[in-house]
Amino acid sequence: MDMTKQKQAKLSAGEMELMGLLWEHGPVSLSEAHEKIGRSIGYTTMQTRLNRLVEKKLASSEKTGRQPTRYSANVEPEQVGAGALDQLVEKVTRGRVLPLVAHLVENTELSEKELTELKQLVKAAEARLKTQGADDA
Amino acid sequence: MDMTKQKQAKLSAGEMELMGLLWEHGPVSLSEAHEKIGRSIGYTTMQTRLNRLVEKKLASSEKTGRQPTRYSANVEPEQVGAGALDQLVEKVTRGRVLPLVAHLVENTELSEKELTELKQLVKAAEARLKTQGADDA
DNA sequence: TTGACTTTACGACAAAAGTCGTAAATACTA
DNA sequence: TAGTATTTACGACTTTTGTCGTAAAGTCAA
Repeated sequence: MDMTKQKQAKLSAGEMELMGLLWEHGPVSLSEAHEKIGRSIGYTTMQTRLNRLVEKKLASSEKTGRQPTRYSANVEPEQVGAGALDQLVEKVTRGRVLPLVAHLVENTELSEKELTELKQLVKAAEARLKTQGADDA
Repeated sequence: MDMTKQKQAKLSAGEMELMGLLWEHGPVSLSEAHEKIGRSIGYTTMQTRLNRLVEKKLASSEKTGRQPTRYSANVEPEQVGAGALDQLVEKVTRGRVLPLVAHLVENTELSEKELTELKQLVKAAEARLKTQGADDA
């Protein structure tokens, strides 16, 4: 499963905090990032952390004309999410996925639309199970 | 949602690696842990890391008679999983749960039993949505 | 042009995490 | 009991992260 596994970037909690910011508010300048972070940290702290993200190729910086440098994410949320999730599945629930799905579904108020989508996913999974169980073993 | 949120322990990837080991193989001695870790790290490295886990109250050590000290997890996988998961939901998908659930469901071969269970969860969620949408707003 | 404000460059420091080496303390066996 | 093997105690070093301060460089309006 998941034949299309890319790089599977693996970030620390703090790195994820910044990536989250970059994902949400597109390319941002240092000062913008500093504002949007939502908690009190030094200006140069943000500077350092952002630059380290760039060093690691997790983000990229681009200088346009006389405007301040803008930073943007270099990896997709999906990649990071998938990586973190897979690690969780492996380490925390020893490969069992349902406990995590259950936690997610139980502790969230999914909309009608989302529930419909989820049912679709379940249906697809069932189909997969059938057609596959036949020629697999 | 999730009124019963406990301590919400927050571990690094490395700490999670060890906790995973402790969860899987009950209380283990240092040498056992060193064997089971599955990759090559120094014996005393394991020693240090295990002891640090104890310092942080994430694990506890117990000496019984003349047997070597045994280490065991002090927090449940659920607590850690929930914490990590919530962080993922917040930072990576900006609060949206479905993308993560979808990843989990799509990239895993859920058993028939698990699928049934999942459908049950969906049903419960739908019920919740209805009875709640009425007196909520 | 110059003074004020903004943006960058650098370097420092501390805490957390990962990795070990050495050697003292215990336990076990011949 | 001696010698050997296992288990513990400690301390050290490195890397990664988070946090800043200081000051140089760049931008702009008066």
